Amino acid sequence: MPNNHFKRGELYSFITGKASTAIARRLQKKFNNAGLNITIEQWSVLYHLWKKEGVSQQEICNATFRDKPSITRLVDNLEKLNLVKRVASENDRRINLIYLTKDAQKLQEETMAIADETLNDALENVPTDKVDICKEVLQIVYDNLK
Amino acid sequence: MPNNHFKRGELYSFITGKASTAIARRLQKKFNNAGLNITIEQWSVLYHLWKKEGVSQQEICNATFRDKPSITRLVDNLEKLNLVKRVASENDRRINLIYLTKDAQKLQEETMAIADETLNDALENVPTDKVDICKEVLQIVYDNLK
DNA sequence: GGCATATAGTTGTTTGTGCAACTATCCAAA
DNA sequence: TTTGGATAGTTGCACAAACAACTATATGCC
Repeated sequence: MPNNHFKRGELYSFITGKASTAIARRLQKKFNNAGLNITIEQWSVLYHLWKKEGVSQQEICNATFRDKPSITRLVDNLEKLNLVKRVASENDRRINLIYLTKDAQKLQEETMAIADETLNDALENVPTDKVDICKEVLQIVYDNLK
Repeated sequence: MPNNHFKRGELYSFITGKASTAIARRLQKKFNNAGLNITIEQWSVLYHLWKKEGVSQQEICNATFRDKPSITRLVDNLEKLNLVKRVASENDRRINLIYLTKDAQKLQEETMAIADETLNDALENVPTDKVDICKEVLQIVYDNLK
C-alpha cells in the first residue's frame, strides 16, 4: 500500500470539492448582490478573454477545462447578454473568434475586485506557505489525472 | 494588504476546482468502465447511506452540502434505479426516511474500491504531509465561507 | 382548540456539464 | 483532383445545481 493511500472516511469531501464549491457560491452571491447579472461560469470565460480576446472556442475550452458543447452554450448565453461576439475567422471558416463587447470590458474591474475579495475571505487565517503547498498538491493531482 | 492576498492570475483554477473536477471525471469513467450505471452524485448519496441509513432527506442535504431540491431529485433517481426506498416516518409524517435496497448494499464494496483506486491515482507522487496540509487548508476555506 | 410560524419535502425554471452524433471545413496523400 | 481523416463547432439528451414558490405537517403560544 503506497504511503499516500487515502483513508476512506476522507474520500468524500476531496472528491466533491466542497471548498471550491463554497468559493464559487460565495462569489456568485457577491455578483448577485452587486447587481451583476452573470454566472460564475460565464465570468470564467470572460476572465480568459480579458487576458486575450479574439481566440477560438477551442482555445477557451483548453483554458477553462471544459468540453466544446459547454463552451458553445456559454458563448451562446454571453452573446445573448451582449457581452461577446462571434466573428468568423477569415483564414479558417470553421473557427469562431470570440471578441468582447464594450459592456464586457466595463465588467472587468468590478468583477475582478469582487473575486479578489472572495479569495481573501476564503483564505483568511491560512498562512501563505500552506496555501502554496495546497496549490502545488492540487496541480499535481490535476496533472496525474490529465 | 493581508499576507494571504491571492495573486489574480491564480484565482481561476482555485475557484473552478479543476483538481476535484478531474477526480470526479476519473471516478465517473471508472464507474462506467466497470458497468456501474450510477453517477458520482448518486454515489455520494449512497456513500452516506452506507455509513448510516434510515435518515431523512434533510440529513442527507447536510451531509452532502446540497440543497433540498437537489436531494429530492437525487433520491428520485436512486429510487428509479431501485437503489433506495423512501419510507414515511411514523413519528413525523413530513419526513421521508431513506433506506438502501439489496442492490445498493451490493454496490458498496466495488465502488469504494474504485474510489480508493481513483484517489491513489490522483495522489501519486504527493507526499502524505503535503496532502495533510492541503486538506487542512481546504477545510479552513470551507469553514471561512460557511 | 385555533392560529402563527417553522420545518420537510416537491415542483418549475434557468443554467451548466458530459457524452454521442452530427455538419462544415481544412489538409494531406494518392 | 479527389478522397479520407482531422479539426471546429453545434445539437439532442440525461443529469445535476441554485433559486423561488409551493404543499403538507408539526409545534408552540394565546
